Amino acid sequence: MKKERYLRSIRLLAECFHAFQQISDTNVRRLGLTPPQFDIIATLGNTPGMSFKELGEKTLITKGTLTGIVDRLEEKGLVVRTSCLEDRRSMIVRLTAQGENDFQRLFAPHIQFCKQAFLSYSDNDFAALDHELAKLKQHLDEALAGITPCSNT
Amino acid sequence: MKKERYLRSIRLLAECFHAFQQISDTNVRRLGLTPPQFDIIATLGNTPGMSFKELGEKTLITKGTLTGIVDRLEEKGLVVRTSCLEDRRSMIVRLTAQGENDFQRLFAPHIQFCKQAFLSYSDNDFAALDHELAKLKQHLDEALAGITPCSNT
DNA sequence: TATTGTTATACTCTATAACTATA
DNA sequence: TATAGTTATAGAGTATAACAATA
Repeated sequence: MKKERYLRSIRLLAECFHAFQQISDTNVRRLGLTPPQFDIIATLGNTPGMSFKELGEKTLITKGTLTGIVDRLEEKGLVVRTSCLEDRRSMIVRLTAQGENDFQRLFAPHIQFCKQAFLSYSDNDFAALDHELAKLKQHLDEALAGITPCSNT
Repeated sequence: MKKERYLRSIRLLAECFHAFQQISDTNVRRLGLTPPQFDIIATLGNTPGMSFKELGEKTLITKGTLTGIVDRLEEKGLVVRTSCLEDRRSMIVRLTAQGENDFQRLFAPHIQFCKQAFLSYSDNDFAALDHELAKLKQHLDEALAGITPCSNT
């Protein structure tokens, strides 16, 4: 099998992401959450809340699974369900005050870690990194759109 | 809370990785494997095999969990356990012929997807992307080394 | 005594599909 | 009829800790 040029780029990308995830998961567990639970907390952070449907689309968690995860977060007092007035089939999930608090506490170690990693980055370094990542993301989204009709049923 | 410059870079990185993972997981399920199972297959691919210890370190899966995952892959006929002659506490895991075959088949859709995304990339584009990612990875690894002593107990 | 891998337990996530209530 | 979310079920991953065999 021929070595394609882009495989190296993908490996690098995966390795970078891995480093962040390692830090994240460690701190998430330390606060008594599972990674999927934190995924929900992080998605709801700094928002007024959103429906199960929207939450499922953003996190790529299917609705049946989502019910269970939100149940556990509600038991912990981190989120609340509210009925949606416009469409009474729909439920709005949002962070409680304690949920907002944990959200901030969980991000702090991340931010600390990132700060260390980026200490020597100049404005130009950031611009160069973001430029390449944004370009990659655009091409990936285009390729994805051509492949997956993407449902959440 | 002040918006730190690097948070935008991290978000971009996560979004790019997400796109790859989405494709990966879809194809992995299609072949009847779970993502952790594929993680093992991918790690063993193109190697002569390795011990549980090494496999656990590379995939970040703890040893108790690893036993179960390897059990299921062995039932499917994709990997085999072999005793290690040098250290009889140790077990070597390696892909069977069928495992190698599935490994290749699973990477094919990935490669196809990536090829689409990178169609318009020139040699210079690749060089620029790799340069930024490699630099990021180096800084991340340094930051990680200063934080986690990193055990797999 | 330390290390490698297995076993045991309890809980969470996951896919899938049937179900209720709205629209 | 379609959609939003829940419930039910069976399987898989996970952390954790105790254990056996070997070093």
